[in-house]
Amino acid sequence: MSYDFNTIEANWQKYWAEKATFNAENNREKPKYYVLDMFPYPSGAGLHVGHPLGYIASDIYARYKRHKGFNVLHPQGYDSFGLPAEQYAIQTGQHPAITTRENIARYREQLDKIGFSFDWSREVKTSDPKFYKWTQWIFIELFNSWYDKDADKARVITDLEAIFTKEGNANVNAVCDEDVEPFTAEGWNGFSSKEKQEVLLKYRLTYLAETEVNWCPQLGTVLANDEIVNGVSERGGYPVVRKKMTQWSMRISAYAQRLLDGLDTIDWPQPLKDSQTNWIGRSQGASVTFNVKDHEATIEVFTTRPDTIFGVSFMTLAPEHELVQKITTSEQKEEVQAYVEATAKRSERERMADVKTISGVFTGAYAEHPFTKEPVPIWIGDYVLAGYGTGAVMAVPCGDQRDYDFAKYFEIDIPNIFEGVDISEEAFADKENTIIANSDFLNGLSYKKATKTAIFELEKIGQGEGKINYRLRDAVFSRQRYWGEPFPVYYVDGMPQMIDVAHLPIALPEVEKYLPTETGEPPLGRATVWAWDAKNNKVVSNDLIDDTNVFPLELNTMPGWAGSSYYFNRYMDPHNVDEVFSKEAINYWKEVDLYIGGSEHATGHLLYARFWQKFLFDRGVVPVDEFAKKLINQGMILGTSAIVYRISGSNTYVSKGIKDEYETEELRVDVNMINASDELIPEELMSWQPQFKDAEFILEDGKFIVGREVEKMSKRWYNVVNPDGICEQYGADSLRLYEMFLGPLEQAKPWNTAGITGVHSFLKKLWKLYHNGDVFDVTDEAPTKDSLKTLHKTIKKVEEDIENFSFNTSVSTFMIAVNELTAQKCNSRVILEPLTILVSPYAPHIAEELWQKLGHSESIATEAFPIFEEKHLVESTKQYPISFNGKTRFTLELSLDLSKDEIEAEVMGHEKTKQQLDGRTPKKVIVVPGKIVNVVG
RNA sequence: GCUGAAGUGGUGGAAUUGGUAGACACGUUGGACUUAAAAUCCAAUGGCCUGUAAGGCCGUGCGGGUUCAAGUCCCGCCUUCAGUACCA
Repeated sequence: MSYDFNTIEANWQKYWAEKATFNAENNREKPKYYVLDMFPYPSGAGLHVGHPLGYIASDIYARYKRHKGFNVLHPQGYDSFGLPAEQYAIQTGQHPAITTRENIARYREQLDKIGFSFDWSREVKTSDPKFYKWTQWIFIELFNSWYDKDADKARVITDLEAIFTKEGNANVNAVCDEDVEPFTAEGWNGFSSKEKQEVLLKYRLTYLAETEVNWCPQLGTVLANDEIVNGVSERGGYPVVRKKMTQWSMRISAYAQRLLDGLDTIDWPQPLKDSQTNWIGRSQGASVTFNVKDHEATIEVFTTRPDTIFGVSFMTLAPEHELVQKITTSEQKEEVQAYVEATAKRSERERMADVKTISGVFTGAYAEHPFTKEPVPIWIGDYVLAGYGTGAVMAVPCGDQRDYDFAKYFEIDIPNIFEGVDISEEAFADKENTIIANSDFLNGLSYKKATKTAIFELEKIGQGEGKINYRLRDAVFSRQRYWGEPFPVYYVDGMPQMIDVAHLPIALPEVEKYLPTETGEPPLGRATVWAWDAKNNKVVSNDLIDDTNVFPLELNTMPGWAGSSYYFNRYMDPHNVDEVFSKEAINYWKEVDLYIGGSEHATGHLLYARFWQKFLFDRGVVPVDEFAKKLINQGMILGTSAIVYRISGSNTYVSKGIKDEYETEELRVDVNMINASDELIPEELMSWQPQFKDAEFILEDGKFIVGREVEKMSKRWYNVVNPDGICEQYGADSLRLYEMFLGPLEQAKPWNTAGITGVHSFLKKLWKLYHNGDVFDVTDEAPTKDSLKTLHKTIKKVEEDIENFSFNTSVSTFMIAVNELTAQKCNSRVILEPLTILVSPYAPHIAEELWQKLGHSESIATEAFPIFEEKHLVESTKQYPISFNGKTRFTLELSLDLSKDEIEAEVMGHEKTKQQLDGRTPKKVIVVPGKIVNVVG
């Protein structure tokens, strides 16, 4: 019987499932290790070969860690709320739950075929009410919390109420809305219940706020920035307007600094850390308050250069700034109005596109310089963004290129406040070489000293203070969608009320259509049974709303990132109905040790998850404040599209090598028809699609060759390759090895099915090594020295490679080992058993089969082996210093435990060494296993 | 513009982190076995020079430098990809 991978793989997959081989226990005997993949969104298209890449890598590591003696948690689940299922529902009327269930079944089937060691007993689905009960619970916890800046952590809201009752809010140092008014204890106690709720809402970690959104009236929905193209919706091309809506927001800004600091404590890729750092966007400087002349108003600005305060010659407000209408003089009214309207019409994308055009309008109003008391003209300009800082800047044209350009364009003064610097052509922005001049008390100071002094003086006159500004904004948490977690919220007199945990989950109601309502409410506005009976604590028909016992429920749903922000913790105790997870479970597993997933989640999921983890940590729910110790971003697998060349205006196709003799156009064809030498059999193409039925072909050397192009794997380019097909044809072990063999895990790399024959024949050779014809053939004889050398070389390299996540090179190492052992005709058990263990994380099915044939009754998959623990057979590698010619030395690194004499004999017996040493007195000879590298001397 | 990563044969990619560049695999060429194909096995395969071999020269994006020794380190460029963008 030759290597029958189909039967072997089916058998072992069945065995693993039946014996629940990979179910993790909360076992305290062994050290724990938690390996996690980013769970997939189950899309209708199923998996292509790019998807399992990270799962294969994490699976190899998980299996390796089991061999190392760890108790491994390696779960999988589904991020099953999301837009595609909802869109499909809108088109077909099919309930998203049905679509989702079907897609999950298909995903599971595909995943099972690859032989992952997932603990499926812990599967979670974010769209499962048993799961989202806890998403709702965390939302409530956030609602019931505020951020105490003094303690630098989140605290329960009842603490805050207690403080208010006792002393008002004068001493409260909290992260909150800008517009909280000061009040005393008497004031607080005098507030009505509703007034109290309104105040508290400004402090809660999740709060309701008016937020500007992109509203598309025709589609009746809110669009994300990237769903808008040229000011109209991407889908349908309808106009989009900025609209204020009341939405739930998450006060992630409270955690900006801790999210930044935490990055130093985790082993994540530098590029990913950098993009989170940029996203949080910390900048240090000062806020400065300018009084507006002739108005009871002030303009607050943020600047990173308070040292340049005497260089201010104008101010610029964002066109959306709230003061614009108030301070504009009547002469300028018309022009300002026109500019504001023009800006409002332009999409953000448009504004970004032409950053070079300078535009702006003078408001006619003046501010007063805090020190010189000189008038400073106030302009508006769209280079100032409403969403960053305060939406206003103090313009220092001599020190900032944008201010400089603006001033030049509108012929505003450009006072020079730098010593010995020419600013006739451009601004001078070099902080390091700055010496301030023409600046009163700042004259002669460097950037650092001037900054300090300026802040000190500003604080003295009460018109500014040192400040750290973050780009990170609070995250909008409401979506006008159906297929998401419902909020556990109902409204009494317009104020949000949380439903008690005991009555969760609040399940999604049924609706007859998944579109927004005609009046612009979210799809849940169509539900007829969607009101909260606060007396009997249950969801009841809307008809019963009486505003004394029965109230309307929230109509928005949560965004996609809600469920994915804590799911990794839920795996630790997924079936718990009383708690999100038990203390025992969370204290045992603590955090993810290795997390593998795509880098596209850098500023989304991975930031929000860190935020929630820190919040849960503050509230004592989890024991650590970073959820993933180590993270690896796997690179994307790209498709290699196949291109045929059609002679223009005909149905004749010409082979690639001779296409330049004709006028041709390119067509992409199914990549699965192409063989390893880029050859296409014309008959296959003719039967592929009707348009090729009568095609004619011009061949070169009797072959039809296609062009290749590397691009994203997509149905559109006919370059999608399915893992199931590969598993059937070559086996899951071949697929696993090949995905790893393609290249470094972190790198993007093209898929080309043709190359899989290399790893496939490795597996066949491995099989043959243990078999003589159909007979299993392994001896108990002692192995030769060469075979031992091969083994130890392999052990060393493979272990190093796994620890470094260089899975690609270890596959090569296996191939070399098998080739060498085959050449040595080695079928000694002493070598083959450890080799099987080494291979098993990569190709688990064949390893299990061989392990069983070697006479072991237990599965190889969960056993710990000392070869991964220590080099117990022979000390595998060692550096040996050798004296030579009395005084010179060289080091030798060999894979065998040789004596000094043996090494010298080996080295001196080496032809090449002899040659290299001939007639020379070497200082050093560098030798690595089996070969001489270099001689110096 | 800024930040980050990377440029090595026909292709994917190795290189013990300063030590024989091109491991391993694909592809290609030749051979063995076959009536034939598939499968399998063997050999060759960076470029150039020499009829062959022996041998030599050139070779890791480009130009310099450090070193006995540079794909690897330093300086200056070029190119590609990814993220981000009027961030005050």
